[in-house]
Formats: sequence, C-alpha cells, structure tokens
Amino acid sequence: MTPALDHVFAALADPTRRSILAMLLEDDMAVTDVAAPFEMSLAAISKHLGVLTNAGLISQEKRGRVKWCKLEPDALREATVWMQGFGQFEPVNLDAFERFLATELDQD
Amino acid sequence: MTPALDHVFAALADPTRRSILAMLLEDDMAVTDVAAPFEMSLAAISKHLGVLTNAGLISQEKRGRVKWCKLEPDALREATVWMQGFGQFEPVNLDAFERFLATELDQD
DNA sequence: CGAAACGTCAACCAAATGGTTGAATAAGAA
DNA sequence: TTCTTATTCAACCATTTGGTTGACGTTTCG
Repeated sequence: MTPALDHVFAALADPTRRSILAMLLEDDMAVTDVAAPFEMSLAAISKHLGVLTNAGLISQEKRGRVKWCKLEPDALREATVWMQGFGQFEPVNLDAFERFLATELDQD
Repeated sequence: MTPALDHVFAALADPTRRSILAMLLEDDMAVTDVAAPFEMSLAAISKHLGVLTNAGLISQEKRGRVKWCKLEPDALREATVWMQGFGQFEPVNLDAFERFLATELDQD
C-alpha cells in the first residue's frame, strides 16, 4: 500500500539528496551546478536526481542543452500527512488537545 | 551531517515497518504479536524491529520472556521539522501567509 | 525436571543501492 | 564543420537490504 511513500522516504534517506533538495529550495538549478559542491562524479549526481524525480520530489525540464531541476514540494505533503498521524502523541499537540477540551468545557 | 535523519527516513521507507509503527500507535505490543499479521518469518520481523529501534522510532523492553515494543514518536519530530522547511512553498501555507498579510493590512 | 513459548543469532541468498569510469548523445559556439 | 559543454548510458564493483532456514539461549508452565 502507498508505494509512493516508499519512494519519497527512500529518497529522503540519503544526505546527498537532502542537500540537493535544500539547494533547490533557493532556486532552480542546472544539473552541472547541482553537482558542483559535491566531491562525486556528475554521473552519480545524475543518478541521485533520477531518484528524486522518480519520487516526485523534483521535476526536470530540458531547455536547450541544459536540464533544469525544480523542487516539487507537493510530494512531501503525503509523507508529512502520514507522519502527522503520529504527532498526536507529541507533547505540543497534547497541549493543544487539552486547550481544545478546556474550550469545550467553557461552552457548557 | 544529521546521520539520525538517514536512519529515520530509511526506516520509514519500508511498508512493513510503517505498518508496524501504525500498529504500535494503538498500543504497546510483544514481538510475536507484532509479527502475527505479516506473512513473513518472526526473524524477519525481529530485524525490522531492530531497524526501527536503531532509528529511535521505537524502544524495546524485556519483561519476563516477553519483549515489549513501544512507539517513540520523538524521533519523528526531527524529521518533521526538516520536512517543514519545505512546507513554506506549499500552497496551503502560502494561503495562510496571504491571510496573514490580509490581516496585517486590515489593521492599517 | 522436561516441554513449550519467546525471541535472537548465524549463515546464506537475491536484489537493490551508491559509487566509479569511459563511451555516447545532443546542443551551442567558433 | 569542428570543438566544447551538458548530460546520460552501460558496464562494473562493493556494500547494504530484506528475506529465508535452522540452531540456540531464556523463561515459564505442567
């Protein structure tokens, strides 16, 4: 079930790929420019970009001989929603729930 | 950097492990009971529980001959915080930002 | 004590992952 | 056309992953 989550979380599990996403948060970039800060071959970065694309986390569009990489934050939403299912047990949300209960009591 | 995120996201990338977390959301469980719904050996589930423990997503405590598994939602918080860095570009939050701006304008 | 239940360990296996290098393709620039 | 830049492809390699099976240590129960 939900194989999309498999790909999204697997893609996020690699620090190089998370760094790439952080870079794309600033602006769209060409593949060569994405690869520049890493001590790794261009082919390796190309593979990482393939994984991110396959997970739907980025999109790639070729204009001329340059392939532009663009962040697609929508893919993170499903994953975030899934994780928030566990958030109800975090103190901050328990506090919110208690405030909600207090509000309910006030209306009696 | 942040090797903890590596382990958390890698642990979440497997559907069996996500199912286990969802089960533990309801209640603490013994290893054998965790394994029951899966068509997979007990040893395989034991390994999955090891991965989840290593990621800090669950804890295991042995009482008698039974080992109890407990959800540890705190480990998800760091991952959630990381992901929220990308949330600012999601439409839903842009909408919230626009409403905020509108409120600011109303006060002028 | 002896038997059964709980869980892990060790060895093994196939497939996936993350990297390399070198050749190939495609598009601009000279 | 020729050269250079941009990117991928193909083959290869080492390591990790997700599963199996069978033996093993513990704890409880009869």
